[in-house]
Amino acid sequence: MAQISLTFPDGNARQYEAGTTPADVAADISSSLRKKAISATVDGQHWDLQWPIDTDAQIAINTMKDEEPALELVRHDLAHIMARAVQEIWPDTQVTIGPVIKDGWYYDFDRKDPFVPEDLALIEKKMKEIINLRDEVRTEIWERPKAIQYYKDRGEPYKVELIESIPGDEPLRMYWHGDWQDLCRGPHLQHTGQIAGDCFKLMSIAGAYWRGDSSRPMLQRIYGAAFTNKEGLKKHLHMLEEAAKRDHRKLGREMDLFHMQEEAPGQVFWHPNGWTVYTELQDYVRRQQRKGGYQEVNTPQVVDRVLWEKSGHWDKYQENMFIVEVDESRTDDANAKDFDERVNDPKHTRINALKPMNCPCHVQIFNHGLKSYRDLPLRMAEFGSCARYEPSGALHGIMRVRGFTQDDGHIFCAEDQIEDETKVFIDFLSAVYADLGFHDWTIKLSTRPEKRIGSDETWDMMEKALGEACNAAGHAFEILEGEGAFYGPKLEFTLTDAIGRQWQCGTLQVDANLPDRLDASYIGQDGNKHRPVMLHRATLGSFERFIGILIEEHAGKLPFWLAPRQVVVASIISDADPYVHEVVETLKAAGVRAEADIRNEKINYKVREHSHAKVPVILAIGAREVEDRTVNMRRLGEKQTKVLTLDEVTPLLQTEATPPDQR
RNA sequence: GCUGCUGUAGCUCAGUGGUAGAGCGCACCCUUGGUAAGGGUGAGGUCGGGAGUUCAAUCCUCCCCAGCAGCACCA
Repeated sequence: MAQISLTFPDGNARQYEAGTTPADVAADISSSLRKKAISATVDGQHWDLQWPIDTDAQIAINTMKDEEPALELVRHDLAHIMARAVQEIWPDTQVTIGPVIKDGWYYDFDRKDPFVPEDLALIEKKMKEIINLRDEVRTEIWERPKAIQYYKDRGEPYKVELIESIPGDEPLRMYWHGDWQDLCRGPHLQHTGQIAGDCFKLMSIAGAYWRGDSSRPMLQRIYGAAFTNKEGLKKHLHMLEEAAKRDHRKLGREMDLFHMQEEAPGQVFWHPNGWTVYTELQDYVRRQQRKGGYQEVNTPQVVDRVLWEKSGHWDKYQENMFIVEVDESRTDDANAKDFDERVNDPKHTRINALKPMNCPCHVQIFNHGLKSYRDLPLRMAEFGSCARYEPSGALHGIMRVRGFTQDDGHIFCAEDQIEDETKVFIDFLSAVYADLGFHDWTIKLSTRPEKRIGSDETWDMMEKALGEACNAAGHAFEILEGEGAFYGPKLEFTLTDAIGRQWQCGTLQVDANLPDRLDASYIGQDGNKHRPVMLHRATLGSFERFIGILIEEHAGKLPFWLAPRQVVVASIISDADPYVHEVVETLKAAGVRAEADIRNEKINYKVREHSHAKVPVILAIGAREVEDRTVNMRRLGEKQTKVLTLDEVTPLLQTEATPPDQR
């Protein structure tokens, strides 16, 4: 409750007593008059007003309400206001649905002409006008037939379909502000003026399928971001800028880590710097897997379709496979035939596929020679290069690619070993993530989907084993009902990065299907053949994706042991060159990736360039350092430097260059 | 794959119906400089690919390819 006064250009003022609410003010003067107010005083605080009403004053007025509108309501009503604005500007537009999402809202429209970026400013302006109308939000309760007829009369089939899909037969809530209405169950603000005029921003236009179904029409979606006040919005926009700076595609170029090009869409050309990170990471995982009792293997890239038919991939996954057709007879008539014909003609053509996953190949190794129960659990690992023909729209930098290498592994075990093996894996993954600097991660357990194979008893057993393993490892887990694969439940390990984004990396899937299809077996204690269960597991997921995550997590400033160029030794004068080389050689001998920069450039220039390239340590060498056999060390992101003797700096950097598991 | 947008020098980007420009980077020269840009000179482009319209296309139209945002997909 507050005391408000508004001042007008003619010098007149209106005073409102303590206890006035914004609704009172709104009721007292017309919106057109209110817009003319040039200043307002709220509880003794003076605000100059501009049209539309200045944010701070707007907020001050809004906060006089009995309670601050919840952010959820603000976003929700903004969706309606945007829909109204769009329809007022383009009356031939149909509104469909517009929910609140993280950071804001979106609304899907059906309209012939595409929205263009300039339209957003237009819509935003119209929205602010609507807000300033301070229209009361009303809800009317309509019987379904009335609502359906209403939308039919207006030629809005989307709303009709929406109503028809709402279960039950209760009456519907119709949302109104001014003459504009929408179908909505609420809840809502009291009036549109409760929203601060610049707490929101329209962000982008995109396509989206009606009801998320790719067989239905594509609508135009407009995204908005909204917060309770201007500050919140500003913070959000700043966060987006920061995220853009971390983009691994940008940093990958700047740090000369990799590139991609048209001729190999979705595949990575690793440059020396990037490959250094890659191999360093791979060496690390290899050491961990050896410690963890895995046997590393390697399997073929190009495998005859016969194996994929047996594994079931040919049927279920063919669209995502790179098919390699080899015409073994090389005759013209083979070339003349169409694909289906050639596939079925064993005389001429051999159809292979690049492996999209390693599991069938690992079963081949398991199957080679008789296995005993004594061999179980058998842990097999491969840095498996896979190729998947991902839809073009799914590709994203090195995060989602068509050619990648998994840190893949399969554990062949008996059913009663699932729980133990899962627990061991969770511990393994936990240690690896910790070494790589990720401490914030969660487990999700995906359970039986509707379409599945195997008995309910088996599913009960598998799901229980995974859950118990999480408990035993001391990790909470979230259950994703019905999200499991058709052949078994799975655990997903999702880590959160420095700016709060989540990445699913590790996985563990129980599979009783593939061993069956590929006839894997072992001889049990009883002398009979038994079917092993397979646990598919990956820790990083793929190197490509994980390196992308590492780059974004650290904004390019990789941990020292992973940094491709760890130390640059930079000369200040050319007389220092021999000593620069001596320092570089000393560090190299200690296992540090050091290089000399004796170019004829100023130290400022060198510092700037190597800082941009995210080199963690620069050692500057001038006359003093040569004289004293010291180095002047500057760490990335720090202004101050430190003088150390060569004898001091060498072991220091040697330690930092050592992978975390070897210190 | 779908909707929309984009594609000009290694990078970031201007620009025009009469076959192109900047900054950075690169090369060479001068400069030996103490912690995020010293100065000069120069090289470098089939204007994503193909077809069409036109006297003439990097620019207009169509098709393809790739990238970006989102959706769908991620047995």
